[in-house]
Amino acid sequence: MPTIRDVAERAGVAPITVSRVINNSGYVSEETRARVEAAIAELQYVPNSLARSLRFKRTDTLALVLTDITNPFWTTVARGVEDAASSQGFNVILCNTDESEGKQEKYLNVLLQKRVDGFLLVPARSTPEPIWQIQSQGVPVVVLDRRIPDAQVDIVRGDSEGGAYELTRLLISMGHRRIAMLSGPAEVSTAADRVAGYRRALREAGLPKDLELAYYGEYTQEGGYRLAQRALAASPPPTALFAANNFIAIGALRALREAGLRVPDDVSLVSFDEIPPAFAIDPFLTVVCQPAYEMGQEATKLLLSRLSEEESGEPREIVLPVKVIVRKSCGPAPSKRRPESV
Amino acid sequence: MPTIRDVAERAGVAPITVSRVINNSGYVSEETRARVEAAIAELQYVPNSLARSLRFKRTDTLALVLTDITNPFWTTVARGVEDAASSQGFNVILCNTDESEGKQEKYLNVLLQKRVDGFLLVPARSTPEPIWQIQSQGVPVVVLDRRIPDAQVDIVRGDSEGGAYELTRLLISMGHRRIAMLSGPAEVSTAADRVAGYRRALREAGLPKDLELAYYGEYTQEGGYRLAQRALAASPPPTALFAANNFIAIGALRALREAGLRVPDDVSLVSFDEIPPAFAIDPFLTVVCQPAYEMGQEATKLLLSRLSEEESGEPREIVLPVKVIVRKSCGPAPSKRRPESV
DNA sequence: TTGTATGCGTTATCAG
DNA sequence: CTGATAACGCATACAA
Repeated sequence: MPTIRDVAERAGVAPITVSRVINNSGYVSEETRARVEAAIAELQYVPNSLARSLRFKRTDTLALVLTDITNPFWTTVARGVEDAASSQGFNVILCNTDESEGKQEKYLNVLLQKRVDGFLLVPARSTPEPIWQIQSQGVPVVVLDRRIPDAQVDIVRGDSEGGAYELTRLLISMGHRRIAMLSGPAEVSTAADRVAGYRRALREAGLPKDLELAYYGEYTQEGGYRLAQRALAASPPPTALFAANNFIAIGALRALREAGLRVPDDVSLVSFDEIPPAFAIDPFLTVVCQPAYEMGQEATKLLLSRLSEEESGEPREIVLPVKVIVRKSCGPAPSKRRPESV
Repeated sequence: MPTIRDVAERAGVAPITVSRVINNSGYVSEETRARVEAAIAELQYVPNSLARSLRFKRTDTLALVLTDITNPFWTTVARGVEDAASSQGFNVILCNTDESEGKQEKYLNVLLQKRVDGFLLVPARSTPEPIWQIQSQGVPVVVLDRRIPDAQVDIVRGDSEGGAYELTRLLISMGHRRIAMLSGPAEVSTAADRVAGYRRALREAGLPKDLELAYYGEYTQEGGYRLAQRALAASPPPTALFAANNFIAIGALRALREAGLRVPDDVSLVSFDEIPPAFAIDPFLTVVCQPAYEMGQEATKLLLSRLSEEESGEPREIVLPVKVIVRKSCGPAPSKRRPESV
């Protein structure tokens, strides 16, 4: 693999001149520039960004560490990050932790060694240590989606509490009283926040405390499947299910089908996050839609601003508004449903 | 950010000694080792892998460039790659081209500049140029999934032709004669191979040429949706649809639903590649299952062997066997279906 | 067992 | 406009 020196020799100039041609820095006569460019082409020279980064102390690379690349919500976020980053000349390294703390730790170490310029992190757990680890190296981090107690850090997230509140109100306004919340891991802030919004709506409506039916599980379709089974086993069963994310909803739908229950005729089903048509869900669900692409963009902009303007201002928390999208998956609560049931 | 020199000073030794401690190379007395390790901990020293790679001329990093990260087939392949690579101490950088030649070119350039040790590439197009570009830099490549004419390169792929042949035979044995093949882009080898296998089965069964119903489109659910619509518009319509990949199948299923056709009662539907339960497809499809995880593993092993043993043997082509999994999405061909139709 | 000199490929600085 | 020198952080070869 040829180096800048090989190119220089071939063009009969000094290495630094080649550097100037490549980076369009400093003065180079048209004539030498042409000679150098010819040499570059002939040798198929590819600059070594390792050496470059070593000098610059900059890699022009951001790390995006997230928890579940198979979830379209996150692929959409990733697209937002990718677009915002590359528009500013930054590359993105994508890492998938699968919600595993071990994998996350491994990736953070590797990425710190590779000297990425900044981190966009969806923390696998709500502990501040990983944040501290990054910050102790003087590398900026923006946390995505999840609040981390005790960490002084920028964060960009959706309005989980507000969205859950709105959606629960909608269900209540349709006459539902027994609404089961199928939530994620209790220690993840989005799960807690969504339950909180759900509870607020119930209380405001004056519903008794024993109608607060919150179940905690995993943010996966398998988790949703089991959560729905648990919720449906109650007596009397709920008339509506509120899935705390899209994968839980898909799992819940499967459980409903197996139980012979139709949506929305027998049970209403709503959820957080869109479910793209690729997932072939029928019926399409009423959801709280988070601006995933914008979340990626905003977080990246914030991170890049931290990078450029040495702006060491207070940590910011950006809460993006969410939007309820009503579709046919929820209907009025049947007043006397399946009276013989369970 | 502290360097190896800072650590050395703090421990009262030379930088090289710190290096020896970190890499467990050469002799270091227990005493100095302890002092150095203490210094490393106190300073929270993180080795700079850029400098390291610059010396070693090795990054211990592989690039995995694929076409559609949202497709579970590819995420499974990626998992196989990741596992095989990290078991040998290699990191993986994952890049998603979205089937776009432009993005692919951009990524290849960046990755070459970053001096990754090798490439695992799912080519966006069947042209040899990208392969040549990589090979001209002396960097090993293994192509995944797709044959590239005119390129001397290692390849690991599934038996598209054979799988399509088997599955088509199954349909024929169930009495189907009008079988529409909903394929991918004609210029992608997997699409062509699957059509070839399909044709071979038809001919062997002695079916006339006008029953070779091959449609070409995109490997996406949107593509599948349109392909199915085109196929169903024929008169008489097909009794079975063969989707050339899982996303095409999902799209086709949507088109079938909209047309009021049930699977398998009205039309049989089969496809290449598994569709994980997360996609909530009902009914589960009869498929040709490719060993995705193993494909990732095998390709990585091959690539690593090229890396270590300077093994410049002939390019190898590894064709992995596929397996037909029969489920309820295909049934006997109705002898006189919807006689009034269209 | 530990240290010195040197170079990996690139660019900033300063001189010509 | 162009070039010599030095330095980025680390590890190999060779001394001590």
